[in-house]
Amino acid sequence: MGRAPCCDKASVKRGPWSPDEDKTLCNFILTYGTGGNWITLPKKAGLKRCGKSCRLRWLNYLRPDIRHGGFTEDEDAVICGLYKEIGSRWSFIASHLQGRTDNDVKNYWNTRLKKKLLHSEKGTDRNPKKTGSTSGPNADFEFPLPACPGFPVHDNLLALLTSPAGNNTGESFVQEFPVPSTNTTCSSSSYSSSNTTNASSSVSSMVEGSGNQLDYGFGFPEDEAAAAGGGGGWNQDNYVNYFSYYIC
DNA sequence: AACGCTCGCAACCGCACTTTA
DNA sequence: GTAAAGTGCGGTTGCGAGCGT
Repeated sequence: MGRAPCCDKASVKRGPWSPDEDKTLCNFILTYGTGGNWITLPKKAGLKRCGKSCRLRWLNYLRPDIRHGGFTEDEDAVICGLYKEIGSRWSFIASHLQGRTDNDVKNYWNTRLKKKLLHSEKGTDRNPKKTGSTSGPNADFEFPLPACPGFPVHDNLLALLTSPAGNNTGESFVQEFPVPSTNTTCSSSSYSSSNTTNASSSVSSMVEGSGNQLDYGFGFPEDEAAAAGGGGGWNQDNYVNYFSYYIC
């Protein structure tokens, strides 16, 4: 059984989008939405484009909340950390960067970050990044963790962010993280040990039904799990809260 | 000024997965 | 249960801008 093409390539326009096409697509989606069907959208909007092309144009370029260029050091750190952990799952990595698309992250990685890290590893980077902590298991693949005032960078978190998935020592750590829809201001006090449970509940409620479930696939040390509820020990909630803070 | 090279980015391709009939 | 349709995603390509010679 062959796969039917999504559109007739002979009758659709290809190549760069014109300002008029952008305007038409933008106006249509802002007025009527996508209707849950990209294939029929170009016809309804009066565009001679493939539905996939429209979807790509909207998601990667026309969406109102898109940011282009100007990646920050913090974003570099998130990209490097997640890439090291899960590989080239760009859409997943992009979902942790406000206003970034998978295509943007992918391009940024392929054109800049990869080379930057290569030079850094070879010691040829003229401006080597200062890492937040270098005590992780992969000190040869260093990246900076952003400073989080009043909230320490725990060595175990660094290990979680930097260790290969094969280094599991406990049961699978499956957790849900929120992907903030807007820039969120987090204060360290909101994540104090006294309201960890509340913060965790909040996190869970924020993502319920949103589909932003995250399975990191790495193990969670049993001794840390045992410390849950036991004073100052770092438990899963702590990591969830910290990482939630970290990515916002 | 002209040419060639490099780099960054937008867009396309094709496969895998999910949903629908 | 199965095939077709629709969607999402990672890899790749092509083009234009910038730069050096």
